[in-house]
This record gives sequence, C-alpha cells and structure tokens, in this order.
Amino acid sequence: MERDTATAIFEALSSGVRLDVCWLLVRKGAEGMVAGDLATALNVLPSNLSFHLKALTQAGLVTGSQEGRFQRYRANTALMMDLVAYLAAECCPDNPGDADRVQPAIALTSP
Amino acid sequence: MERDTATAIFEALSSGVRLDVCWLLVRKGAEGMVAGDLATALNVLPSNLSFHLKALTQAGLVTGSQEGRFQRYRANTALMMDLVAYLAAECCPDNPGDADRVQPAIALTSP
DNA sequence: TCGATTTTTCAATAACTATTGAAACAATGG
DNA sequence: CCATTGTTTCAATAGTTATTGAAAAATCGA
Repeated sequence: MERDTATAIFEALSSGVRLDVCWLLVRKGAEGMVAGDLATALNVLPSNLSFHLKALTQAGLVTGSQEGRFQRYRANTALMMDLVAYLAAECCPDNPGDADRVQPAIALTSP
Repeated sequence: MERDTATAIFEALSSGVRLDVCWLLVRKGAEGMVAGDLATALNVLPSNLSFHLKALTQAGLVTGSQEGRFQRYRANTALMMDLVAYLAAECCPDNPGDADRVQPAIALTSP
C-alpha cells in the first residue's frame, strides 16, 4: 500500500461517526445497510451521514449501490485487511519492507 | 482500545509527514532520533516538525526525552501494535468483540 | 401523474489544521 | 557570561472539515 493511500484511509477513519459506520457495516457483512437505517442506528442526521459516507466511499472503505430509492452501503473488508497488513508491516521494528511478515507483530500482542 | 483513542490515533496518522516520522522512528528502534536529524531526514522545517511531533506525542505514538539540548524521539511500538490488534479485530467480519482473534484477519491477506 | 419517501446537494457557519518565518527559550561550550 | 546551537512557541495566513437546515433530485406506490 502506498503512503498516500494509507494517509487517505487514516483520515477517513479519524472521525467517530465514520469509524462507527465502518465497524457497523463490517458486522453486517454482505448484507450491508441502507443509508436511512445507518442514520437511525447511529443517530446522525441524514445529510451529515451522507457527508461521511461520501468521504468513506472516496477512501474506498465502503461502497454504495442503489436499490430502488434506497442506497445500500457495504464495507470494503479487503481494503481494511490491506490496511492491517500495511500497519503490521510498518510497525514491525525489523521491517522487511513489505507486508510479507505480519505474524511477528501480531504475536507480540497475543502470545 | 476505546473508540476515541482509535480516532485520535488515526487522525495522528492522517498526515504524510507524521506517517514518515512514525515509520522512520519504528525502524530506528530504541535508538530513536533527535528532532534536528528527523527534520533533515524528512526535509521538513524544524518548526513544522515540532508541530507534527507534538501531535504524535499527544496521540501517544511517539515519546520525547531530553538529552542535553537535543530532544530525542522514539516510536511507541506497543501502542502501534495495539492499534493493529484493534483494527484486525474490528475488520474481522465475524468480530468476537475484542482483539483475541486477530489471526484470521491476517491469514486472509497472506495465506 | 401526484404525493410520499429516500438520499444527496447546497449554503452558511464555526472550528480546526498545516505551513512559514520570526521570536523566544533552553542548554552547552569557550 | 556570552555566543552558539537545538528546539519550541507564536502570529499570520490559507485551506480544510464538520454540522445544520433547506432545497433538490430520484424513485416508488396509488
């Protein structure tokens, strides 16, 4: 993962509302959630949620698809896992340069 | 890790300069780096670097210690690994609720 | 088609962030 | 004690971000 991609994703995750959206959508899996239900569940104004969903979409963390007059959003778990791998690789003190060796960094947190 | 802690860390990592600082300090390990050397290595004005180091310190990602008239900074790799564990736990679609099962999320990126 | 529903866009505002150069502060060495 | 070195603070500026309510756009059901 490139540095600018990483910073864009981190910026997208730097808001409580957006973090809530992401983790809620992750838990919903392939089913995802419709914008209105997300707004209700998170107690956020629809216009404000739309603002945050746009940011998350531009970062690639969620995708939206139209269903009639509803807009369904789903988490991009593949990108999220890419981020985990990137972070693990960079945080591993004896960094190998890419994300091939993520195990050691994880092992230290859950031996 | 609590949500507000996570958002604070993500915000700290949402700048290219701060990301560079973090990964450079991680690679330096316990030796760390002096502020001036960091500024030179990253080609950033000292006053600007100080601004970013302050942000990273407040987020807990780096620590500073005085050495004579130098200020040495080191990465807080423990917190970084906590973040990896948090992310992995939240991104794992069948989220167990905490960071105990990070392996499955990793395995998908490097089978 | 008409009215209702869902979502996005827009405008206005307030607050925050990054950058720069100058000044201030702190510590050292002569 | 003074000049120098390293770092931080400050002020000014420009750009960005979050929030709200109103309006607009899109879709559906009757």
